[in-house]
Formats: sequence, structure tokens, C-alpha cells
Amino acid sequence: MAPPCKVLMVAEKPSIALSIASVLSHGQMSTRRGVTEVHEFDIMFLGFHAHCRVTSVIGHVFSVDFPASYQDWTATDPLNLFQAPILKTESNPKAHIQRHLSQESRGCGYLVLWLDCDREGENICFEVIECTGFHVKEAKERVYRARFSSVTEKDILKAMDNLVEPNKDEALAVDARQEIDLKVGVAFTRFQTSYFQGKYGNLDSRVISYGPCQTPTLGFCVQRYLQITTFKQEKFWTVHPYIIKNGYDLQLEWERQMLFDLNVATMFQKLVMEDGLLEVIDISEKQESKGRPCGLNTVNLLKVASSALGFGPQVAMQLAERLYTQGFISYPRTESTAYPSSFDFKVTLNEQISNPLWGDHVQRLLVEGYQKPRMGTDAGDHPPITPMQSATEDMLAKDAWRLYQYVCQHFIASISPDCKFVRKKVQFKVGGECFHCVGQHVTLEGFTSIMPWLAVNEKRLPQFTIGEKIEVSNVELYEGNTEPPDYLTESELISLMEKNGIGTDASIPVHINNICERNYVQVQSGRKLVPTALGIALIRGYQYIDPDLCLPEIRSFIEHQITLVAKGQADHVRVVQHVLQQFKNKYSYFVKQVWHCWALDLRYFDQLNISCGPTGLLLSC
DNA sequence: GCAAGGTC
Repeated sequence: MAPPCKVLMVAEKPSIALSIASVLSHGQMSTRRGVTEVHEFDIMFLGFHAHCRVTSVIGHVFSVDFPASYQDWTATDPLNLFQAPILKTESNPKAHIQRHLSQESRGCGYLVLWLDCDREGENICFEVIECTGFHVKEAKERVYRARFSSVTEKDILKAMDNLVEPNKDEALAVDARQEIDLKVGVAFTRFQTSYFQGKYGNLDSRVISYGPCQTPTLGFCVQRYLQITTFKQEKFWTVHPYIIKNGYDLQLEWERQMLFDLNVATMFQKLVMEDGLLEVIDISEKQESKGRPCGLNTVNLLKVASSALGFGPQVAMQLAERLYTQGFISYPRTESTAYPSSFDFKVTLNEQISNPLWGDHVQRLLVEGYQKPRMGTDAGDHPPITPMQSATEDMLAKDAWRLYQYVCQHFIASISPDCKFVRKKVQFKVGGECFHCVGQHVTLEGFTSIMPWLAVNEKRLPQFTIGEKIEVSNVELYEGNTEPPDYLTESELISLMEKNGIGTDASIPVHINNICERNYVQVQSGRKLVPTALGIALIRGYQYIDPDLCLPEIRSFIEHQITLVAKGQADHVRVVQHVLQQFKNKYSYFVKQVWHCWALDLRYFDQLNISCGPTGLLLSC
């Protein structure tokens, strides 16, 4: 019998390689250590007996950079970077991934690519092909792409039965993004850094960076700061009648809410006082429901970690990764909020059954039946973040425990009943004006018993009947001030970034960290982001010269252009050239105009009409 | 010294 053919399979990370090998070998494999682990076993492949090797890379193998001749900041005009050649070099030379792939591919007749099924994964496919020598013409037909929608036995086997070709267009879209981001970011960064050199000692920062993600991120923080500083406080007045009924002392709300004219408000107060008798004109009761959460994805974990636990995104991810490698939670980087159909809720619940804090709730769910989780979205990557092994407070460090606790609470809540309550609204008329009061009565705590901070407040009302008349005990004329918004919280910033497509679940923490480390913003108590003088000056400068530079649309513009490449609707080289030409125009204009703002005292911005800059240089094209 | 995207 001929020796079996050899097949090399490559995943994006070691954990996926392990999952794939376990499924395909039915657990019958041998594993040896290498740069990344290699799992070996025999299988039937395309109808033949084959020996299979499954290993992985660790994310991208390569990243782009300029050749050495462009690395000298003083000898290179940043303008020339837009047309400069670029090189791909190993992202982490010390890891020797390239050598590892080259060695493991020796003697293999087939390559199966198990990289994550997104654009970046498609790009890494071609990096792997390059490293394994399968890019030569005669080897191309022996390269297969496995497309899996989740890392489950069912989907892995399905992918094996439906091997396809890797998608070159999607890979090229990533190449395009890499080149655009590199050239635009580095050109502006080098110019700005050199420009600020020695100026404005109080704005010290070694590098004054620019980037199509980090700059709009800073833009959000400064935008809120400007709303605060330009806020004009106004006095307002509102009329609050009080009644006493069956021992309840109630303050009623006015349908007009508030008025900005004291004389008018006083007139209404007088009308109410002169009438003095409230008539109940309507009583309505409505069944309300507060929905249980969907499965937990990374972005939502980061938001809660920041707003409720006080952990920054970087720290939260470090804690989550640690919990993951120790087996306490599932893979923490995912966009999906929908559980896969094969998810075993019973096993996961059972694991938590003896927890001293939520074990009782879990037992009840197991006995009385848990709810089907809400629909959520399936991004095709990993299942939502869930607890795995049970842990108690003494087993983990304090911060890790708090994060683990939240993951458990969220998981249990996601399959607990919705919270049900009755909302009762009573409407009154007095002196021709309408007022109301609202009561709430919880009929089913549901998931809020495991997430008590989301509980609906109980608010009881006395009995009323329509047509009933009640004496007004007091009429207050309340004077208040409109309040400016507060500084942007980190959690709000994460939401804005997600909504505007700035960064990804993995890179959002990096961009936020960047603008902190560069001294553009400071994190203050309550994880509020307060821009520094430097951060404000930068954004006000862009707003004056070319607002596009700090708007979130700068990212969506790039994403839109590279999507054309990914879909095969535009040529990669032409798209890159077209986009770079526009940024080069912006760069030239920016360099000329900088004189008019940053050269002056930075306080000059305060006197500027910010909207006078040119608009649509890029977005109109 | 510089971007943004993977992953640890």
C-alpha cells in the first residue's frame, strides 16, 4: 500500500487548532510541542487515508512597514510616504512562525486553512500559503479553505465536507486597509510630531500621533468637552402640586414639564392654587416587561467592566484572557450575542449549582425550567462569553473574581424570565392644567434577582377612582437649572466607537489606551474621559483646517472603499491609489494651513468660528 | 519614535 498522503491544517490560534484536531480525530491524537502545538492523527481525506497535522499561527504572521530608506524621519518628507513601497515583515520575528509553518508543511501534499472566517482570517490564509510554499502554481490546487460558522463538532465536520477555495478578494481588501492605514497614519504622525517639536512645552508628548481610528476616538471625547464648555445654563420652573391620600404624600408631575419664564410659571401656580381641587380624569394600567439580556459579547463586557466594575478595557481583557486560559470562562473575544443551537445550557448551569451566591437561583432554573435565550446576533465567530468551571471568591484574585461573577450573573440572567411589572398612571386636572403620578408594582423579578442593579423600583400608589376630587395640600414652584452634559464615560465612548465602526472588539481597547498614553485624554474618577490641552488643540486644529480628519466618517470611508475590493467590485491597486491620492491632497492642504492655527497661541481657537474650515474634501469624492 | 489589525 502506498504511504498515506500528508495534510497540513492551520488555525488562527492554538485553541482553535486543538478544537479542530479533537473533533476530526475523535480525541485520538498525539500532540507535540512546537512554536505552536502540533496535533497528529490519521483520517480519511478526500476519500484517501491521510496523516493529518493540525497546528496554528498566532494571529497575523506578517505586518506592513516602510523599507529602511524611509525610516529616517529627518531625511524623508512625509509627503513621499504616500507613494513609497511597502514591505511585509514578520509581526513577531522571535516567535518564528514562518519557520514553523515551513517545517511542518514539509512532505505535505495538501493544505487546509482553518483561519477565522472573517476578512482578517482570509488575509492570514494567504500569509500561511506563502509560508508553506503552496503558492507555487502546481501546488495551488491542493489548497483548501474550511469555512466554519462556529467552533462546534457539527460545524467543523460540515466545513470538512464542504471545503472551498480561499477568497483572494477579501484578503486583498485587508492588504488595502493595511497600506492605507500605514501611509496615512505615519505621514500625519511624522509631520505633526516634527511640527510640535520644541513648541508648546506644556503640551509635552513624545509622539503626536494621528490615525483614522484613534483620532475620531479622541474627537468623540473633545466633542463632549466642547458641548460642556459652550453650554449656556438656563433657569427653569415647574409646578408641583402635592396631595395626601390614604397616608401617601404624593408629588405630582406636570404635563408641561418645565417653563423657562418665571412669570408664566407663577401664573400657572396661581391657577392651580386658586382651584385647589384635583379631579382624577384617567387611570391606566399597563403590563410592562424588562427583557433579560442576550448572550454576552466582548464589547458589552468591556462596557460593564468600565461602568460598573471600574476596570479599563485593557485591564478587563487581561483579566478575561486569564480567566479563559484557566478554564473559568469561554473564549472572551466574540461579537456574537446569540448562543449556538448546540449550546448545552444544562451543563453550564449545573456547574454553578453549588455556588453560595447564585446556586439557589440556578437550582430553581433547573427544576422549574430555564428560558430560551433571546435571539441576539450571530457573527459566526465564537459563542457568547459564558462561565465554564465553577469558582468561588477564595479561588480567584479580587478583580478576576468580580469579572467572573459578572460573567456568571449575565449568563444566568440571559436564560432567566423577563422582569414583569405593572405600570399605573393616574392623571389629574386642576385649574385647567394636567398632572400625573406613576406607580410601579413588580409581579415577577425574573432576571433582575440575579442582576439586582437592574431591578425595577417598587412605587406604590393609593387607590383612585375616576371623577374623584382631591384637595391640593400644597403647590410648589420649583426652580431648577439646566445642566451641561458630563464628560464622556469610557463606556459611552465604547458604544460610540462600536456604532460608528471605529475599531474592532479587539482593537477598541488599544485605541482608547493610545489616546490616554499619548496624553490626549485623562481618565478621571468614574472612568470619565477628560481631554487635555493637547487633545483639545489637536481636534480644534482639525476642525478648523479640515474637519474630515477627526470625524468618524473617515473610517467608514476607508471601510467602504475596501469593501468594494472584498466584493470583487473594484481593483485593489486602483482603490489604494484613489484613496491615497485623496489623503495626500488632504495632507498637503493640512501642512499649508497649520500655520494659521497651531502656529498661533492655542487659545486662539476659542475665538474661531470652527465651522469655517473647508468640508467634504474627501467625503464628496 | 509612527497606523490598525490579528493574538498571548
